Order: sequence, then structure tokens, then C-alpha cells
Amino acid sequence: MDAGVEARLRAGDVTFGVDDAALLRAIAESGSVSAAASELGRSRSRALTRLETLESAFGSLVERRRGGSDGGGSRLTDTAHDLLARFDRLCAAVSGTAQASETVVEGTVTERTGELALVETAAGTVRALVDENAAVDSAVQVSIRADAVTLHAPDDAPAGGATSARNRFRGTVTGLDVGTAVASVTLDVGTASPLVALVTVESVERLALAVGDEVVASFKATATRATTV
Amino acid sequence: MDAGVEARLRAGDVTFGVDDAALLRAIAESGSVSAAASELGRSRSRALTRLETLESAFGSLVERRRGGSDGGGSRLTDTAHDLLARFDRLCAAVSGTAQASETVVEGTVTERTGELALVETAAGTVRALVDENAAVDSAVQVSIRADAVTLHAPDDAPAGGATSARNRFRGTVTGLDVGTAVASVTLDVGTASPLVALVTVESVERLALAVGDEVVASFKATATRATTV
DNA sequence: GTTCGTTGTTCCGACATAGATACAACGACT
DNA sequence: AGTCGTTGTATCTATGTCGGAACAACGAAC
Repeated sequence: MDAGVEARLRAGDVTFGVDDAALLRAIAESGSVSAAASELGRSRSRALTRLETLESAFGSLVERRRGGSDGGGSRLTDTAHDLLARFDRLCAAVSGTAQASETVVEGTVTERTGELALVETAAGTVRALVDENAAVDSAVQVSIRADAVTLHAPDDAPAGGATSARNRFRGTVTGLDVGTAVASVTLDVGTASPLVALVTVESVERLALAVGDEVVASFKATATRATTV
Repeated sequence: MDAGVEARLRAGDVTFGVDDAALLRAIAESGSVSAAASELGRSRSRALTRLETLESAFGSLVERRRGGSDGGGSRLTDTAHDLLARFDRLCAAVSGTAQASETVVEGTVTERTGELALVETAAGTVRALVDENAAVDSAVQVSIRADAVTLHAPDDAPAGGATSARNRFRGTVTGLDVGTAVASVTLDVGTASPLVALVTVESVERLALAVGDEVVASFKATATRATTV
């Protein structure tokens, strides 16, 4: 999980976070609540109380048994495994959200149809999903995830315009950060902040991208979010 | 913010969450820490202590003044406004993450290049971003956001294959949930869980989608995440 | 029967969080 | 000078969180 962001699953007043996940994982690994607590440098007392709280909200998580060849023990339920998988996916998503450069563009809502709105920005008109607060003339911030942006050569760009399901900005490559398999491309599209696209190295090579080139960036309306400021 | 998910910004040991955002907003609106605390049904004492903690981690957030025509008052700094905007965007992203149906497909890593890997799934081979834990033969869960999926008529589908920057699954429409401007399309692509795509109503109409139709779903490699299980 | 190592349960103390209270200080206004 | 309504500061109490300690209970192994 990214150091600057923290996510938790919530059920009623109870939340499930990193420490809880660590506890469940330590139990799965050691087969004992006592050993898990000890490994995590926490009290068994607290671990038991915490499990009680979590189980009241999320269902049975740990099956505990006393006596037997190993003195007793504990193991995770399927519910616990599901919960951990859910938490992992949330973390990956939030981590992706935090890490994926996100371009924020100021704009004004000019039209609204259900959950979609047209937003006028310095780079042109954008279609985006909006929350219930956004009405015509609302000032909004449009967030465009770098991993949602597809790059095209100007000649190959998909048809655009206000009626298209796909937004498109024409821009100039101002930066290229090429890694092993993934590259970050920075574009000047006329907005205060540059638009960043996270694409594969193959896309960069296929398009023969270099600083100074003209490209068209496209991104889905339903992957574009506008929040009121 | 979605009821099942909670997100916070973190700096060191200090986190900034919903309650903190509410406090800053109430201060901005009333122009006073006392009034804000009162409105939120909290103690002024606590509000002040909390502000102190937040400011130690995030920088100066509130400018306070005593005396004057209104007896004194407080206003937010630019830093506070930036922090709130950042928090709002995180919430919108997390909310989008939680709300956007996300299809999870089991798979096995067959090849890895830097941050990208090939994953064999029941629907075919997928390219996805992976975390550092994922090695060849690792079992992974591939998450595909509904808002990252583009639908195409079979004839118009982009070129596919293991070398393409774009993943593609061929499937059959099994469900259509059409709203005012946004639609959710469910596809049987051969995996245990159906693939869900969040698209505009216009896309549905342009493709003349109906249950039983064959379509091709495509989604970017860099927008596809695989987490180890 | 005894030992072992876990769980089940209860109780206690330390520290953190949160609210309540009170007085001093400030600057505009009367 | 007095009033107003905020802030600055300090102190106190109640509740929640967390860790620690202790004993009983369990079932396999010896």
C-alpha cells in the first residue's frame, strides 16, 4: 500500500485495515492467535478482542480449537480468505490510483444527462461521470487517470467530438519516461497541468514517440470523473 | 464516500479522513473553529487539538485571528484547500473503484517483463501490471475495472494477440442494464465470473447491443492489475 | 496421572482520545 | 471604559484502546 494513502473496508462502525489484514495473515501462517500476536509485537488479549469486533461486523473469520497434539490452534475461515482478497484488491486499486499519475483539469459543467456531463476545459470539451452535486455552471475538477489514456498518431485517431463516447485531446509530447515495460508520456494539451499517459513501451515504439511529436490522447467518458470543488 | 470503503491520506503517523475534511469545511463555511466544532457536535477543545496534530503533519491549514469586528475568526490556508481537493479526488477514485464493477479473473503468470506480465486465464492470455511478488507460475487475481473496458463489434475489434498493448476477450452479452446516460453490460467470456463493462448508452446504441450478441471487449494492459493470492 | 501448548475468560493499569470548563487576551464597536 | 465574540491556554474528567497477568479448560502424547 502506498505510503501516502490508506484504505479500509467498512461494515457498520467497524473498519478492516492493514493491521487487521496483518493479523489474519499471521494467524494463517502460524496457525495460532497467540503466536500471531507475539510475532506482530502485540498482545494476545488485544488480538482476541479485535477478532471479536471484526467477526461481529464481517462474520466468522477464525476457527479456534483447544487441546490436541499442538496444544490447540486457529485457522482462517473461507470468509476470512475472501475478506483478505477483497482488501488486497482494494489496496491494489487504491495503490494504482495513488501511483498512476492523475491529471486534474479545471472545468465548468455545460450540460448534464443523467450521470454524464459535458465539461468545458482549457483542452476542449470532455464527457465525464459526475456526482450528484454537479449542475450546469458548476466548477469541477476533471480527473483523468494516466492508465486510462490511449495514445494515437494524429492520422489514426478515433473520431471525436461532443457526441463521441470517447474523449480526445490533441497535444504535444513534452516528456517521455521509459521503463522496462511501461512508459509515462507527458503531453501539453493546453491545460495548466500536463496530461500524463501510462502506456506500454511497445505503444511508444509503435508510435515512434519523441519529444515534440503531435499525438491524440483518447480516454473513455465512463473512465473520466468530475468532482465539484 | 462509499459506505463499504474508507480512504485516508497519510503523512507519517497522521491520517486525514472524513471527519477531518468535515472540520475544515465547517471552518471554511462558518469562519470560526468554535462555531465549526459546535455545528459538528464536537468539542472546541478537541477541534483545536486535532488541528494541531494535522498541521504538524500536513502544514499550516488554518489561519486564526482574535479580536476585530466579529470578535475573531479563522480561515483556511491554500494548503488546506489543496489538501481537501486531494482528499476529494481520492474519495472519488475510491468511490469509483468500489462502485465500478470490477471483474476478478483467476490466472497464472506465464511470463514477466519489468512491471508487466502475461497471465493465462480462462478467457485467454492477458497482459497486466503486477506487483513485485508476482513471478512466473504465481497464481494471481486479475482485476479488470468495468470503466476500463471498451466494446467493439467483432468486425471492428482492434488487432489482438500476446504482442498487443491492448487485451481483448471475445464474449457474449448476457445482461444489459441501461440507465439514463450510462449502461452496464455483462459478458460471458468463459471465466467463472462474467466480465462487466461500464459504457455510455450511446455505445450500446451504436453497437445495437442485445442479449445474445457476440462482442469483443478490449482493455489496456496498463489499466489491468494482477495481485498475488 | 502428568506435561505440553494452545484456547477461553476475567481482571487490572497505562495511555490516548474526547469533551467540558474556565480564565486571559485580542481588537472593533459603542 | 465596557461589551462582544472570537482565539490562546491550561486543567480536569470520562471513555476507549491496548497491553499485561493469571487461572481454568482442553486433548494429544508420554
